[in-house]
Amino acid sequence: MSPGVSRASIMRRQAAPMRDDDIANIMRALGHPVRLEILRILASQQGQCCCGDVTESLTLAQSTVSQHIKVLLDAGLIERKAQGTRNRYCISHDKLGELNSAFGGLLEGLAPLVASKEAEPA
Amino acid sequence: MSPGVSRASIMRRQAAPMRDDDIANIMRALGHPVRLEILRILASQQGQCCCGDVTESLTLAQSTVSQHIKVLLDAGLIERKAQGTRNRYCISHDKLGELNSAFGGLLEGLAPLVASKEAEPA
DNA sequence: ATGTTCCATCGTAATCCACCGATCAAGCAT
DNA sequence: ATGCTTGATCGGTGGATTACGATGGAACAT
Repeated sequence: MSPGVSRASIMRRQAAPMRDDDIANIMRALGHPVRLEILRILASQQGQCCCGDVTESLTLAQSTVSQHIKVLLDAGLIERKAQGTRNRYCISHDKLGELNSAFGGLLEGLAPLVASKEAEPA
Repeated sequence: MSPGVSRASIMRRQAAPMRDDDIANIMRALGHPVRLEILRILASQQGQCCCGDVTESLTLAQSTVSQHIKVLLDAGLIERKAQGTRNRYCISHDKLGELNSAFGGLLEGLAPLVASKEAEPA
């Protein structure tokens, strides 16, 4: 009873299952529209993005943007690599994968039917 | 190049695509371990759960629990149905479905490869 | 050394959040 | 009506977040 590969199957693969605290932390990091926007900006400029670039597209002070970036950094959602005089940021695909798994697991725990909706196209 | 049915396919089905604000709101609601726990409690006692029950398993004051419940309620993640002298709470599977879609869409926007990892088992 | 650019960090104000005890309305008894 | 239970909401406190401008250190130039 599982035609496609569902959320469930993605789940068991990463090492640590992620505790509620970790999940909550990441969720909180995702819990601000500006940070979602920052993530999208980073995603669109794959690996080529520094704080200034982000700031330019955001009508917010540089310090504020830097702070938001720090939140994402602390949550592990993005990575920093210093390069010369500036810092480049990029999305952590590893973490995103982990998150994907954890989130799938969470949903599954809450509502199995929802998490594997593929099986039930109605 | 897409054997199973991926996150992507789940996505296009709900009506409203959910704005960043909405997503952020829900994420923030999920951004506290106690609220995750409450959701799990509700899930385990399908539809039979009132505030007092939740409070009993949580070493927190009733008012605090009620407040957490309100956050989940406002985010649309759970539903209240008054019943006599008490209120029953249950998980909103509809909202969870929406969330699943929105989250999948978000991840896909951030990292297509991650969102549809099924195709790439390595 | 002097200057420039980039940006993390500090200091600060306003707002929000998490928690609590206390209160109060609603339902159901008696 | 009187009382009991349930739970939403109020008021308050302490700590976190969000925003800003200002500071300062690092990397590169000159």
